[in-house]
Amino acid sequence: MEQMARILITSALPYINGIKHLGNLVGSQLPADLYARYNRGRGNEVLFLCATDEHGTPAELAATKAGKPVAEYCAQMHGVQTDIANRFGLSFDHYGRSSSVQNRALTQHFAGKLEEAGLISEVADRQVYSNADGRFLPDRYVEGTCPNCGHDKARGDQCEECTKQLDPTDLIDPRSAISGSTDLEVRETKHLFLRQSALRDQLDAWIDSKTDWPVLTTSIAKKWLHDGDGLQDRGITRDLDWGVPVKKGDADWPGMEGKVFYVWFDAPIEYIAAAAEWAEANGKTDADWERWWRTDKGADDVKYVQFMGKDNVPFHTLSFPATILGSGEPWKMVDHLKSFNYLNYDGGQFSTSQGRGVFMDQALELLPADFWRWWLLSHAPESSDSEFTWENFQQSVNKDLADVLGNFVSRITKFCRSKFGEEVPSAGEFGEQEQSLIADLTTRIRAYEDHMAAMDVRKSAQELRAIWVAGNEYLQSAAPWSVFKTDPDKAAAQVRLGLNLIRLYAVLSAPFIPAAADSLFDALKTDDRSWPDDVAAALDALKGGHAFAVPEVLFAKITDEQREDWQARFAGTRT
RNA sequence: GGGGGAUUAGCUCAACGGUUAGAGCAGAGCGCUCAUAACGCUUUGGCUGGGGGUUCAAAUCCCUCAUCCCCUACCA
Repeated sequence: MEQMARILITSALPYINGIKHLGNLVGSQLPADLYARYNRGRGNEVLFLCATDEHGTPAELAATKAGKPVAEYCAQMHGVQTDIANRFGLSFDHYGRSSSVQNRALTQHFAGKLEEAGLISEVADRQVYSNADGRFLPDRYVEGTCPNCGHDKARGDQCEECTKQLDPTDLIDPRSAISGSTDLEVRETKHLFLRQSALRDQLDAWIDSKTDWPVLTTSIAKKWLHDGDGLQDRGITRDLDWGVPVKKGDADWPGMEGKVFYVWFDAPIEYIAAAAEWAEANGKTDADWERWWRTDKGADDVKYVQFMGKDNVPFHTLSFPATILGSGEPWKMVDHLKSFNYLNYDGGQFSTSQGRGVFMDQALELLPADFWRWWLLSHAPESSDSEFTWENFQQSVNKDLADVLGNFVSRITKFCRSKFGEEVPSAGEFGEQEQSLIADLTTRIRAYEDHMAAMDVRKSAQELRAIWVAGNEYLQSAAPWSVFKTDPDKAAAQVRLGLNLIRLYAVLSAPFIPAAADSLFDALKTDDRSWPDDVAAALDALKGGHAFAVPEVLFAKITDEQREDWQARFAGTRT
């Protein structure tokens, strides 16, 4: 027997502010879930973690808008996101929060270690302060007239009209984007910087060791490492209330009172903290989570895989590794980084800020999660941006799920019920045709495993579909409805194989469509979810005499009326 | 401005220097009647975005133009 692997999986952390759209989902959480479910199905030990990213200015502003204290707002939104994640079948072992006490402690711990290592510098900076808002304004929240093109809604970091990079002090007639107040002043403030420049060679060597990463990933990292003056130091603190207070471990940090760590410093640390939260929530010890994260405490044999959208790559290849390497402590670092391009919506982009596209909660109002899971994964934007259209969605889902898989289940179970009753028929033996099918399926299942192991999501979906098709091909050529008239025993064996195929399909398909797989196991009245290492044995799992029930329609087809209705309903922006 | 990615059949995508560029869907024809008008078989679709180059050989490598997307360090 091959040894059971241990696999740590994290999905990029969704920001707490609002409900995510399908483009966000397919870029991180959903493929991460596919991989987690697959590895559990193969009997590997999996720890699958995600969390909400809760700190930062947008959360504060959203809370203000909702008329709530920010902590309360975040707690509520975390509940909303957890509920939707559950309903989408996202099988996190723990869905944490970057505002947790564990993350607070770990973030402060890392900062302390980095300081001890001489990797933190203190830099005096000048920043815009809004008297009316009573706060410092991030560059993006200062608006004014662009000195370059005269556009009157230029932001402090960049003018969207002429794309010129700006400093907030460049703006003519600057005002707060939050309140509109022009009562602004430039104040001196001190911030901590992570001396990434001092870690450049270490990071460079680490990236070089990742020879199996996509060029897309390493080239981005290399560019940041080497372009211009090379990797730049980065501010890791902010003048805000909402965040992890700046401390060196447990100790105060003189001069940094009232400041918090910048979200991009504390958010990735939550990957680790989520494991600590998981341990606490499940009555486990520190050792139980440290064996996933500390290479000196048992994490040496862990394979760590991160899933994220392409916009997140620089932070996962450089910023977070800099934090870990700089600490000098033996933390587990990422082994494989799977990044995705963007899913577009009907000729444009999905947009959270504009409410364009379909959001997770809305999707579930229309159809069960498996419909979305299948379409999104089988069309995952792996090599380039991909496109969601309602026509494509309707066609793909109807054909693949309703016709190819759903109808297969229906035809075999109903035929069996009418000729042999609702139990697996015992008579007859498998012949040449059945052996040929087993050989074909064995080849295909091994290919499916290879694609899944490589995280080739689309190819996995294609292979799975081909496995479903093989069942229909077999039935068509075996034709038990004809054979039954002259040789009922042979027809019985064919039907027995067909029923066993349904169980096989449930096992193989569960990572993609877990709810439908559960329905199939229920209908077959079996709990045998063992992986088909031996296909012939797997197709002999349900013996003659085993009772089953003809299941309800597994996937109802999307009608043209529904599609047109949804197309119209989601043509504009979210209300 | 700089860097990265993409452009292949009507649609969604594969082929990553080597037969005649492949699948699925859509379209056409035939078969089957167990089944969610489902399934199976056959089949029509391509100057691989435009132009130039390297090579015995280019969708693939190089240059250039066009269009779209991402990053560019205070959005997260």
